[in-house]
Amino acid sequence: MLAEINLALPNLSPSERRVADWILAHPKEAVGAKLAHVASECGTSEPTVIRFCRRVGLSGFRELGIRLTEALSRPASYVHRDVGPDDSSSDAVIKVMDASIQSLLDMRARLSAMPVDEAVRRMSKARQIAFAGLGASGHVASDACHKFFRLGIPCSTLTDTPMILQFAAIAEANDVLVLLSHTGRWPEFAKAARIATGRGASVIAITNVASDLAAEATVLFPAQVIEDTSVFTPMSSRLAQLALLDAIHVALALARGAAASDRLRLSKNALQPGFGS
Amino acid sequence: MLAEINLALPNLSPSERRVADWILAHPKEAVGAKLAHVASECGTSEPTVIRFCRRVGLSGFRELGIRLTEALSRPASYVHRDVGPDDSSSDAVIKVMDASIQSLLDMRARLSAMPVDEAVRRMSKARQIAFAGLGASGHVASDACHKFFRLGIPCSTLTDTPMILQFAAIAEANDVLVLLSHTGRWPEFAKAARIATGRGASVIAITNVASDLAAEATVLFPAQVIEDTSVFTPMSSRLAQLALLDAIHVALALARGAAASDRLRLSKNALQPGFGS
DNA sequence: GCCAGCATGTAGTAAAATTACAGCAATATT
DNA sequence: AATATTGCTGTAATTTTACTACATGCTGGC
Repeated sequence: MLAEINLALPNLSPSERRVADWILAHPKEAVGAKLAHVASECGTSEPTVIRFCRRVGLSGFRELGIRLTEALSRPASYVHRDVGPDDSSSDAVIKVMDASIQSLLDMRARLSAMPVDEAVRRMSKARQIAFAGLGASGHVASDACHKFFRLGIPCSTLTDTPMILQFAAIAEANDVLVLLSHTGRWPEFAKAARIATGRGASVIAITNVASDLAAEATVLFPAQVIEDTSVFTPMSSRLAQLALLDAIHVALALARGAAASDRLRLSKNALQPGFGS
Repeated sequence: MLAEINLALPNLSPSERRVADWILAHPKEAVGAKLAHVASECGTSEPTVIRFCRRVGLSGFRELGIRLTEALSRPASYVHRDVGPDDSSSDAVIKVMDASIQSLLDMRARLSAMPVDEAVRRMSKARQIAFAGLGASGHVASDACHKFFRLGIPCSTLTDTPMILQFAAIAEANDVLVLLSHTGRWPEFAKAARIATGRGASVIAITNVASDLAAEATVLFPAQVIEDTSVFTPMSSRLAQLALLDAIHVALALARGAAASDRLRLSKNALQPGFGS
């Protein structure tokens, strides 16, 4: 639809063209807008807007809204397009969402290559699990902790380097340390991994394959390469990490069987109104 | 959308239900149909059709056509299949990932209906922004806070009800309170929203449309309906929320222009090795 | 300078969506 | 068992909205 408008652009009268331009610039706003609103927004009259609709092959203004939503909700692919300062806010929003979707699709494609079973095996026997990450990864860590503890395994979150190192220093054989780091570049992470594995604990790393941390880890989940340099680009790879941890969580719940799912149910019930009274 | 109708099916009155059935059976015909046509086709009256629309969370009959075209034009892949105890771990992992992807695809399709611009406008002028959420939503809140503060707007996270209420109580006209709650069922949230709006602050809610909280909010982002009851099913709707906040964040950065993107760049540089030395 | 042809807006109209209200049925209350 | 209450449903009025017919003004050709 938007392509058709572009196509018709040359043979439009000046005011019709203003309508076309506005619609192309604010497609989201145009959807569900009233005829009068579009007209005033384009600085023209209502009949002109209707004439525009007819000229691009539509039966009337009403159909415009429908065709437009179609065009907006079914874009060909979710390939990554960088967000730039010139993007209208609705364009930008869609691009960000597309990047996130693509990120998850990538993750799904690589899922079969991930050592989920190995991770689940170790976590299943764990005396305790600690999730460690700095900055944005810290949020992923605490989110994961919040999820996994409901399986009945003691969990904790470590969001600064001293804590991580201390945990590694006192780790025991059945402890699991999950290290989250996009780049794997913090030297303390590799150090913590070495200390922890040295004490017999399992270290699960979600990080860049090429890093020192990756080399030290017991179980390695290769993180997505962050290809973009734009400051606008969102943290879509973090979303993929969350989804991955979600998946591991469910796999772990299944592996631990009925006991774990009962605990999940109980913790879920605790949030229902009237519980405990 | 169709899923939402299905979900609402049980709590509909008889004639509303006839409308729902007919729409589910003839979705294509329903798109672009006149109110009178739908009414006669369902053997009921026009107001009943409108009441039906309202009940499934729409603003009116007009919006139904839009939402319906969205639902029809979006590719129906990655359909949700419940994870069961018999699933092998790799099956489960893929199912969870698919659910997450679907969740984001849904969000993308509904993005055009979201009041992103309105939210950005209010946030852009904000003296401060507070993100509030309990439990899992608390993580989303702190994650959002962590993202938004880099734009140069003072941000904070509120993760318990006393804090939320206190914030609302002292909120000022240009303050923005972002409330995250899947169900919108906590009465304190609606209360906080009422207090804050009463004091002239903006309340942006990401929650269930039918909730009290939704009614009190200044700007409402309808949350995805959580259709599944399985304890295994992951928190994919939370992922969608994160992605949504990401998108809003980028839109806000664009709206605030060069100053904001500079700040983003600076905060990013601060993480580079060698910075400050 | 006048006319032909087209672009654009004004004002009116038909139709469609929405609201207000009232009747009625089912359930709850005493 | 009678009454009150709640909520569903349709009728009719109201408002909004899309669309049409017509008038005005402008541009270029003669």
